[in-house]
Parts: sequence; structure tokens; C-alpha cells
Amino acid sequence: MFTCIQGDKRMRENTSTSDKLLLAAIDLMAEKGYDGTTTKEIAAAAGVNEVTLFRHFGTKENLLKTAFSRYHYADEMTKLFRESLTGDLHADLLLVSRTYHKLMNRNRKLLRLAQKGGNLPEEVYEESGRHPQQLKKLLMDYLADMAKQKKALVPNPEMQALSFMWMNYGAFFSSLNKKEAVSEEWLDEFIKESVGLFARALTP
Amino acid sequence: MFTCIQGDKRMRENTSTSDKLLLAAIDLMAEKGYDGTTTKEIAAAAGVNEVTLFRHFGTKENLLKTAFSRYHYADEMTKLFRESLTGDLHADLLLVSRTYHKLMNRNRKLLRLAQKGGNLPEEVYEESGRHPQQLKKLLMDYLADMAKQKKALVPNPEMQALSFMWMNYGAFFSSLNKKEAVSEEWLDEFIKESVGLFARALTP
DNA sequence: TAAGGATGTAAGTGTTCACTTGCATCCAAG
DNA sequence: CTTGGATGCAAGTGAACACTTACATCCTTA
Repeated sequence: MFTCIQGDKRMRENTSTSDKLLLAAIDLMAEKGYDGTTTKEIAAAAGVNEVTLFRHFGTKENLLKTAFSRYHYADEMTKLFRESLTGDLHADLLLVSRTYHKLMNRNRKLLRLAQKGGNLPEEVYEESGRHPQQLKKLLMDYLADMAKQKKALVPNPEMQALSFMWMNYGAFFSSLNKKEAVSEEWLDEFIKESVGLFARALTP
Repeated sequence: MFTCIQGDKRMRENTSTSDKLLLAAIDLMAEKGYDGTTTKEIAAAAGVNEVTLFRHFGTKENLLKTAFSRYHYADEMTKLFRESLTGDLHADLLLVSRTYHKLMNRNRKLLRLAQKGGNLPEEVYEESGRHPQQLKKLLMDYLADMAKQKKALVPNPEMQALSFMWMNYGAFFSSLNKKEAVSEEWLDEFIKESVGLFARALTP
């Protein structure tokens, strides 16, 4: 009943009923919060009957959990650190910062949803707390490594990593509750300037 | 009926009924959001009857508006920039950063409440959006002035000011949803390192 | 002591919400 | 053609919630 392996017509339409519901739920909850969004609204936004929502997901909570697990981004950042960094401080930080904002923007709505809180299931908080910790570790290790190679001046890798992360985190979250993401060009100007500032501070 | 100028016994107890309700509302809403907090809970937490809440504030929305207007911090930052800065880049940034975190921590719960959103009255959003803009302007002007005096290297005052603000903003908000504020010493270590990094980047 | 204001208690109203039930309809696959 | 799964529709259930009403109690003050 809950699993719909739809090999029929509904699959060929570009979004299945389940997906329409999940996307509608994310949209609405990101704006109005979990508590503030009703199942009736979600169903209406997805263009299906409210009953269909319950037939697919059983409960509102389960709908959110499914949405979160299906659409939360994966570990692109780890791959980036393993494969794409060159050892040039400025270029590397630029790449990290750009990737960071790309990932955050892709998950904009989910992050907003988690930020708003409400009676969310525990899984949601865990999932959205995982990524910052991962990034911090990657960045610390990178900076420590650069310091060992005398390519950077890093008296306190943890604090420098956190400073860099939080600068980007702050930039992103300050725009999170605006209607639109900030413009591409403007964001990139900030990235260039802030990375420049950072690289200058750490360069021996 | 709503105005209780209590010259009687209740005033001499260190918190009046109204204040107990306001503080309880802030506490609960900061944790569970506006929608997720019921008037019954608030009254219970304040140790009064639910009816008393409505006798004092009429509606739940009005309760929140009152709480916000009574407890939101004022313009300490402007005063700081006008009176306490010395012209020494490192020392000034340190003072700004420390003051920033002090203010943010004092309004921790209100900021959390506004962040969570829900069906909040418009006033709440306006009030909590006012302060960042003010700080940005102060900081930009300060940096531009330092650059003119050749005491700092500031190619793009807006971006440098934003970088600094967002670094602190990110640090604060990353701890906002934790149970406790981060420890004093830890925060001050971060402030010192991040300000040091910043001052180094901007020093000619 | 009398009066008035603040509070408590009990009960209730109307609404909204998450979620259910029963039945009809459509449509693809066997 | 028939069967079964997915969906729509109409109606409803029980709980929770914001908010109200009416009345009793306490305490301060005049």
C-alpha cells in the first residue's frame, strides 16, 4: 500500500503522485513550518486528494521523514576534498566556498524547514546537523596539512576552520529567509572577497 | 483591564503576573515555536490560570507582540561606535565582536523565536531584522574611515564588513539551537582568533 | 466593613486538524 | 473482459486549540 513501484502510466508522467506530495510538502513546510502546514494544503498543492496523502504516507510525520531522506544531499564535500584540491590555498578555499554555497542552496528548503523546527521527528535534526561537522573536520585537516607544508600560517586550525565555515554559514543563513536566493553575481563577489581576505590572513 | 499598574502586593513580589506570563511565553516559544506552544502551557508555566492570560493580553498574538517589544534590546551598538572606539583596528574589532555576542546572547530566546517563524505578527520580523542592517552600516563606515586614515587596507568596505558580521553571525547562530550557550571561555577564544585573523588581513 | 480589582474554577463554544471509512471510478495488465 | 490497484469524493470522528462566560474567592484599600 505504501510502496508504489509504478511501472504504469503514472510513472511516465514526469512526477509520480508520491513525488508531487513530497515536493509540495517541502515547499509549504519551508515557508510555514511543519506545524503551520496542514495535510489538506499539501494535498491541494500537489493536486491530489487529501486521502491520497494518507494512503501513501500514513502520517504527516512520515511524509516529512520520507521527504527529508529522499532529497537531502549526499557527501559531495568529502569527494571534493579528496579529489579536487590543488594545494594552492587561495584556489582551494575558493573552490570549497563555492561548493559550500552550491550545496546549501540546493538544500535551501530543507534547511529552512529544519531551522524552523516544530514537532519535527528527531531524524531531521540529526541529518541536518551531520554536514557541518563533517566539513569542519575536512577543513581543519586541510589547514593543518597546509601549515605543515609551510604554505599557510595556521596557529589554531580549529578556530581558523570555524571562522571560515561560519563566515560562509552566516552569509548563507542571512539570506535563507528571504524570498529569493541572493543573485549569483552578488554571492560570487562576496565569495571572492571573503576568500581573498582569508587567504591573505593565512598566507605567510 | 489590560493595564495593571499594580501598586499592591503583587508588585512587591519580584515578578508580576504579566511578567511571569511574558517570560514563560518567551521560554516556551523559543523552544517549540509559536504555533507549537499553547496558551494553556504558557499559563501553566507561569503558574497562573489560562483565563488570566486572556484577561491580560486578550489574544495569543498580542501576548507575543508585548513580549517582543518589552524585551528586545536597544541600540547599544550605535552608542558603542560613537563613544568607545579608539582607532586601533585590532582593539576596536575585538570590542565590536564581544559586544555583538553579548547582545545576541542577551536576546537569544527572542532571536530563536523569530527564526522559527510560524504565524508570527509582522512586527516581530521587522524588529529582529533591524539590527543587522544597522550594524552593517556602522561597520562599513568605520572601515572606510580607517582606510582613509591609511590604518587599514579595505578594498571593498561593504564586503569586508559583511564578512566580519557574517563570521560572528554564523558563530552565534550555529549555537542558537543548542540547549546551552557555548561556554564563555570558548566563545572568547573564537573571538580572539577570528578578530586576529581579520585584523591581520586588513592591516597594511 | 464595604467595595473593587485580580485571580481561580468550571464549563463550554466554535473551529481546525490529523486521520478514517465506505464507496464509486478509472485504467492498465493478465 | 475481468480483476486489482490507484485515486477521487463525501462524510465523519475525536482531539486539541484559541478564546469566552459566569461565578466564587481572596486581598487591598478607602
